[in-house]
Amino acid sequence: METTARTRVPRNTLSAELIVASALNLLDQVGVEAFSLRALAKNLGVAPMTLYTYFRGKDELLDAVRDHALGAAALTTAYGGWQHQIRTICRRLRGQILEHPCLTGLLQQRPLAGHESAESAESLLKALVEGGFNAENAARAYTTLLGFVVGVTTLEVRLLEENRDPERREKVRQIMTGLPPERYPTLVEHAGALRQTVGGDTQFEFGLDLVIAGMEQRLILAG
Amino acid sequence: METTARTRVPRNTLSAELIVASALNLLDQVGVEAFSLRALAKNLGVAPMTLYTYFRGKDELLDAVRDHALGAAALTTAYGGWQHQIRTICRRLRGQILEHPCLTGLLQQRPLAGHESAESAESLLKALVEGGFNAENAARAYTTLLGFVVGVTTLEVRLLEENRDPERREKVRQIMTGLPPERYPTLVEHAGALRQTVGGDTQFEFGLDLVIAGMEQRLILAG
DNA sequence: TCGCCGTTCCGTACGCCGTACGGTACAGTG
DNA sequence: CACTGTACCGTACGGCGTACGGAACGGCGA
Repeated sequence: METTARTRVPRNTLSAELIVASALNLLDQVGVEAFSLRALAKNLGVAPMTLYTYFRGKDELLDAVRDHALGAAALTTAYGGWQHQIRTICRRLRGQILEHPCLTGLLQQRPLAGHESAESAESLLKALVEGGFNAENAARAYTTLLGFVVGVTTLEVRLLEENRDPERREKVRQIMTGLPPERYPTLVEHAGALRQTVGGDTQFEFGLDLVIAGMEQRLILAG
Repeated sequence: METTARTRVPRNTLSAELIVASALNLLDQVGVEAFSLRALAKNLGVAPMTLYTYFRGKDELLDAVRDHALGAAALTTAYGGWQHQIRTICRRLRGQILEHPCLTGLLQQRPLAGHESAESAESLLKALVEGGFNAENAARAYTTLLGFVVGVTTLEVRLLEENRDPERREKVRQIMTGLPPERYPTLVEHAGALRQTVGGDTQFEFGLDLVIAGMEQRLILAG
């Protein structure tokens, strides 16, 4: 991994898939911000410009990584009532983001658009339509679900990162304890609960329950 | 704006507030990715290194911008029942993100932590506690709301950007029309509805209704 | 076997970036 | 008028994405 490639690398030891997989690894380790083609090339034991044989540039590579990382989220089909199907798909989506934290950054700048994400979208929409939503409301519910899952899971990932880094953790603690209680009484009182509850399966399921319960009620009121 | 500062700028024409305001402008125009201290300095008619008199570095400046942009979201207090208060606060938060699209990127890497965001957090938590949620559930509901608002509004901002850029717009259209209908029947059928409904007040209110309805039911079942 | 060619790999270079370091010039104080 | 602290900045370093042209290699027809 560290022996700088002094000699020319043999042909066809590389492939787009291999590059994408290695990029995903690096992205998860260092984050989207610090990721660079040069570092990726070094990891692969290859000159930076070689990557351009397989991708038009950094953007195209990142798109490919996003699709690749998201692809595994849509492996199996969901069964049961529409509520259960939705739960399953959303859980898988969250699981994939947690497994590949760089997805938070990738999805933020490049929302789902490739074939890989189509699988999840299809399943979600299908469950909603089968559940009884008309076209417009199914689309709106889909967007709501997607925004919720990505938004909440992003918060979760950030919190995990914070807790890993003692310095950043201390900084947040100082901000929290430095808040004037007379100005933010509720926030100060619940600061502990906030830090403890954010993240984790329970938090996610709580939100998912809320959204799905709201959907059920909406279905009763008007398809 | 374009005359390169050949002469030394007079003293004290600069201030942290002025820098932050100008940075927010530039960030909204070019996006978090393309933003650079050098470009900001040029806009201000100042040498790049001068910015370091007011901020320790780029990160600290971005934090300040995030707090500044978020600050205006918490100007007035919310009235009415807890549902109405929550609606008001979430709408203001979304409005602020729409007004300053760079917030999507800033919030993604630097979740709310400063005094400015404390105002919103305090109001939201207060409404939830007054509504009857216990400490744990109030915290969970707060995280759900925050994730939902940021997540959905981020999708909205991305769609607006896409629609502004004809090239990117065409690319998305091609992907959508290129999807095999036999594999993604529901998605293909509802593609139009998806593109039309994402974004806009109606979409946001739809999701907000869902979440709040879910909260009301949750309150009935167990505080 | 040899020569050719398309593909894959890469060395170099350019113009950006953030910022460490040290210097310069000015406001305010004595 | 000298002194000092601070606001401003010139220079430079290492790293980035990538345009461009060239080198090396596998495979194929002769």
